[in-house]
Amino acid sequence: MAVTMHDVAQRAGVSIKTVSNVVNGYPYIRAQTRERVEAAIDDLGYRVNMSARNLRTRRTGLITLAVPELSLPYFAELADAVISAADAAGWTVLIEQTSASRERETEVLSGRRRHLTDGLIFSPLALGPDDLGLFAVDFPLVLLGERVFGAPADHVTMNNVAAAKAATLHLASLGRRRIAVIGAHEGEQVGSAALRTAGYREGLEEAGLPFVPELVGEAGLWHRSTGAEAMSRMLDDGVELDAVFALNDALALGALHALHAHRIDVPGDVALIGFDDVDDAKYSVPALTSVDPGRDQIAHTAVELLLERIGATGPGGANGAGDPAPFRKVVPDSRIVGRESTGDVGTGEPSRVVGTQAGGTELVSVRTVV
Amino acid sequence: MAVTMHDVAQRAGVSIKTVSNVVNGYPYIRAQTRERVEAAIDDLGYRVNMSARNLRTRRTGLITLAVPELSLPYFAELADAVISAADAAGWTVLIEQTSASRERETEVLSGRRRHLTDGLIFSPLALGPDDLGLFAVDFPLVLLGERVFGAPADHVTMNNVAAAKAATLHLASLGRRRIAVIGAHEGEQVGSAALRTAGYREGLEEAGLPFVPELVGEAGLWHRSTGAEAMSRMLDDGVELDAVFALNDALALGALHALHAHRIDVPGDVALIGFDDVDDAKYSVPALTSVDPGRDQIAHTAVELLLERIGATGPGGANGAGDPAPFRKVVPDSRIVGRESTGDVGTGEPSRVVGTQAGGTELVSVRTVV
DNA sequence: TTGTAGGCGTTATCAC
DNA sequence: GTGATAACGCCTACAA
Repeated sequence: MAVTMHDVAQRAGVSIKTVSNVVNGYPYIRAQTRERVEAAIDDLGYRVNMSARNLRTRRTGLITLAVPELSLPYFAELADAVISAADAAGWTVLIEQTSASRERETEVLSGRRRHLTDGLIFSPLALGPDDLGLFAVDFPLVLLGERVFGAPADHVTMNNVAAAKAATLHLASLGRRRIAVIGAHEGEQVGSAALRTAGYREGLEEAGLPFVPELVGEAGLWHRSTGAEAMSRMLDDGVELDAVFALNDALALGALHALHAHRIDVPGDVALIGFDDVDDAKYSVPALTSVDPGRDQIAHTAVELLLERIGATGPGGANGAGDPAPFRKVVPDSRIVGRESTGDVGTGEPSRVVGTQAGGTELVSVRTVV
Repeated sequence: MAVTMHDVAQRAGVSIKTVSNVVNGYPYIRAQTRERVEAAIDDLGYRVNMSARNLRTRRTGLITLAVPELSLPYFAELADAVISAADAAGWTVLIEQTSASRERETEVLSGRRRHLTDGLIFSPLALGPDDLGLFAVDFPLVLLGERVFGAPADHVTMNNVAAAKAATLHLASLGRRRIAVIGAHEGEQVGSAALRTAGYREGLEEAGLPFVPELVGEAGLWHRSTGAEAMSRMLDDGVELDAVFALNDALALGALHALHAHRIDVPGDVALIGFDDVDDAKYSVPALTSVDPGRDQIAHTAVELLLERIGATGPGGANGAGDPAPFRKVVPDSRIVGRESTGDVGTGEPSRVVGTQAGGTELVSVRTVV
């Protein structure tokens, strides 16, 4: 049925190996031969059979990205970025949704599909520090997020503490003294909420501001609605504040809504900053200042590390049987994207990026490789 | 290196074929034999080599879903649903992002990756009615969306006109007489905007309401910000209205924002309904009533049709060389999900579904198969 | 119920 | 530079 190399070889009057050479860009081929082969390929509409190639090369050219859910904007945008980065390197991404369930997250590491691809980029949400053993796998693995540290795998994470601190200092640098935080998880030690809250406290301290418990708004789920509720609660309680740091953008957008409902001007009366820099942040009114945790760089770095582990220059590349490199931990640059909600720009479009050396904000902009 | 069937066979003291039979669930195997084989599989940690199986069976067990961008919530949620539906049938999905560019959309139909999977679910946004020829491909293809009709492929679309009409009638059934529409594209003949606007006009007519040009708000891009702008414009112009039908949820959420800014109570003064029923609709304040175009069913049906075309009961299933079935067009049920923005529920959570026979709303709830 | 032979389409190894 | 030939690991006959 399908056209094979054999057919092409016959048509071009060469051997099958020559066709293979042409297809794979082997350089030492007479130009004339190549042309003939290429003509035959076009005529016959030949396409390499990936299954056969994969069987032979022991490589699929696919990598897996496992995330909780694509319905969550952060992960959808992360997936977008990972796919694009992989694409640029000639690789294809297969997405696995775990629903943040232990069972499915475990399955990702060992299940049926595991063997469909050459490596895994994994953002766990159910598995935690107690499951370190599960991550000791015998295939290329790059971990994402802040649930698990110290696993025997490469890890790309974000500098939650430093970035949160910078966000807080950014608000302080605008002259704000009563900076609320929304989305805290009281008593929690692990995960984004704990880390970002810690950064908030560090920021206060460095700015010489006191930590005020009533300025801390709890919100279990980080949704718009919970953000709005936490904000409303605080306002209804008569808490005085002139700035809000929301631990993610959904919370921030919800808080923005509540502020409006209370007739509070943003950024005039209250400055607002979020975290994640999701697409929506650009489109709110006023546009939302946010911390870009380096999503694109995270995606890019994760793909890069994984492909390095896979040891290939391309999907068909040779497996360099080199030394097993030590596991690396990479923390991409974060930056504050200044928009209207902190008065950083006058227009409706994002523009000024408050980065490492940007005026008024001292943002730790690390790229740590351990 | 890797464990093969051969190793397992040897260990279990059976032939390779027996191992194959066990692995593939062939029923006629002595229980004892099966146990021995299974034990050997566990001991050795054997996993089928997909590449080899694929080569042999001429099937990959993968399907492609091509969408413009995962960053767009509607497509992220669609992808979520498609992955889940395929997963339930034992298939795996590979996502391709086209950025809505002609080049990439064309490539999806014929490019390098085409041969990585057994079939394609494709939601084009750049290719249009003029490109019908491109869709005449020789592999299983299911089209999504409303850009292309009449292509030689199965097609799952939504009943834009009927659903938009139902949305309009829903507002009318609440006693609203001045129903605005937001997101119109003046002069456009193809695509969602045109179809939904047509449904709006049909709804008005059926409700005995006049079509009033000043109640039509244009919005090129369907974003929150453009929705807010269109709404504000209308309000600032002093247009009187008591209901708004936004052509998608982003527009609706933007409009909601503008209504709030103008101190207009929703749903008290103005009732609001969106389209798409994205996740965010649940979390706005007030929660947004929306038209669920049957996203889950679209995903489900698309997968179903595609697998049918592929002619398989499972990823390894046999290819029924039956008659080439005629191309089908399926229009899943749409339904209105009533929430607070139309006063349909009292709580913060979505609950009542105004469907086919629900009181007050006559919603065409077709499942057309052509 | 289980075993044997052969080939799926490709790439790698070697001659030529 | 190019051409035979042997794997890669599995599944489909068919045979026993």
